[in-house]
Amino acid sequence: MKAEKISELTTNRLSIYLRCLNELSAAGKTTVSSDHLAKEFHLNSAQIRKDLAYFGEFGVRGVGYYVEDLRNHLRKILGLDKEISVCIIGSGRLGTALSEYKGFSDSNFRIVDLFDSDPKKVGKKVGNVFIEDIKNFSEIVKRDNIEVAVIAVPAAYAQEVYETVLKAGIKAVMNFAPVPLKAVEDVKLKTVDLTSCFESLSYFLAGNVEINGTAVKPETKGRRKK
Amino acid sequence: MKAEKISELTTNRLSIYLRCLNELSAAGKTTVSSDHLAKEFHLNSAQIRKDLAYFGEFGVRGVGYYVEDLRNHLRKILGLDKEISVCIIGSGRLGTALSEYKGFSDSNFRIVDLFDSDPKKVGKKVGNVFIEDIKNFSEIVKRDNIEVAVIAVPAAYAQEVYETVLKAGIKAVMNFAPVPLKAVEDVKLKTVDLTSCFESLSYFLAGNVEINGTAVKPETKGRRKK
DNA sequence: TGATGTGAAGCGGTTCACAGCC
DNA sequence: GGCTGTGAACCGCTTCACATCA
Repeated sequence: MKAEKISELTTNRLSIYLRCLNELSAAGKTTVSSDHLAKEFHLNSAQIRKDLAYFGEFGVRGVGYYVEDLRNHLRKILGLDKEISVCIIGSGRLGTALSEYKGFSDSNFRIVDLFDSDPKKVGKKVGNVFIEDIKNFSEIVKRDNIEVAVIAVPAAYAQEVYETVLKAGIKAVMNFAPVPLKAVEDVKLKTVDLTSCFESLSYFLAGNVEINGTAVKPETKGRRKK
Repeated sequence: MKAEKISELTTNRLSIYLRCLNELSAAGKTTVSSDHLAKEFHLNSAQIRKDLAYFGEFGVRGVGYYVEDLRNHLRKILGLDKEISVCIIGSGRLGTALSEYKGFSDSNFRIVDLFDSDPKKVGKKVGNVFIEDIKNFSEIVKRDNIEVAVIAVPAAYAQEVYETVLKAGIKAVMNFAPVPLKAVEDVKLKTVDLTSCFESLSYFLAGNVEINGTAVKPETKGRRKK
């Protein structure tokens, strides 16, 4: 184990490993090798070992990993051993869908507030959550101990909302608006850009492109799986 | 320009560049340099030039890029000059939210079908779209010329649904279920795993006070307690 | 002069392959 | 024998820096 900087790709995968372990645990498995994990869940065994080794020596040579033990380690590493309060900004389709997203119900994430700037929406209830006025963002963040903000507003307002979020002292932001926000030191920003995801699929389907009369067929790189 | 393999990272960025150009166009700009683009939208100018150069010599030295010209090229490269029919499988929160997602309304993507396996949901209408029975998937895909399938079902059903999608001959799939699906040659699969996105944020929040290289140094190399 | 297009360097993530340990 | 943990090789993306050209 070494004290290096851990890449986001690694932390994303830790989350995936944890879910796989949860399944194995539910199935009554007590140990698992990196190879079995990889085979069963379409992962890469060397990568699993390397990812885990950043954090400690969790395995036993000749045996593999103890499922329960590794689950506990991963939960702790990912900070999933305590509740995290989340707010969603933007009560449109996406915002409301997220606020009731089933994936959260048995997780440690709690959607505690929904914000909007539209006076017609403020005060209404979505699921168990009242829609608050974005004007009161900072106070409510403090009141409810919110640690994560989700930006689900139209692209044109995203940067402005992001700055409101930063001012309130929030350190982890998830952005669903299709805009590259200005990154800030010390604040974790993840953008999920659905538009570019779909347009990237479209590129793949288009395949052939003709440019200036010349037919060009750049192939998309295939993903290598082991 | 060369006919190389284009990475998905590049195609994602092309989509972003296009949106930036749309804004510039709306603002009445006729030319733009890679440097201006980069500054204004928090991008990297060398990367912009390199990404574009994969597909042709669109710029003019000493001047930059003609906004309208480049927009047209990008639209064509991304295959956004024609309609693409999309179906969504799973009419839960996420599926219905996506089916009415505003981002699609002025794009070339058309959500033409929504599928579910629940007989209580089949036949109901969401927005303008009827919920169809997943049993009829293959026929409806053919009938409606569907090119893209979106998987928005619970994790446990995702692999099974994915196989149904493959059997129907679909070549581009967007997966929102938090499971690594078995990749298949010739089919473009993109997984957006919201759970691991959030858990990765959680890691960051936890990491500030835990083993993470920069912060608190863990014990020196050696055994770990169990 | 000013900005592109691009070889080359740099960097970081992935995969290999094997020593080390159970 | 089996499997982990890890240095090293590999690979690919990003960034640099500059020749090139309008």
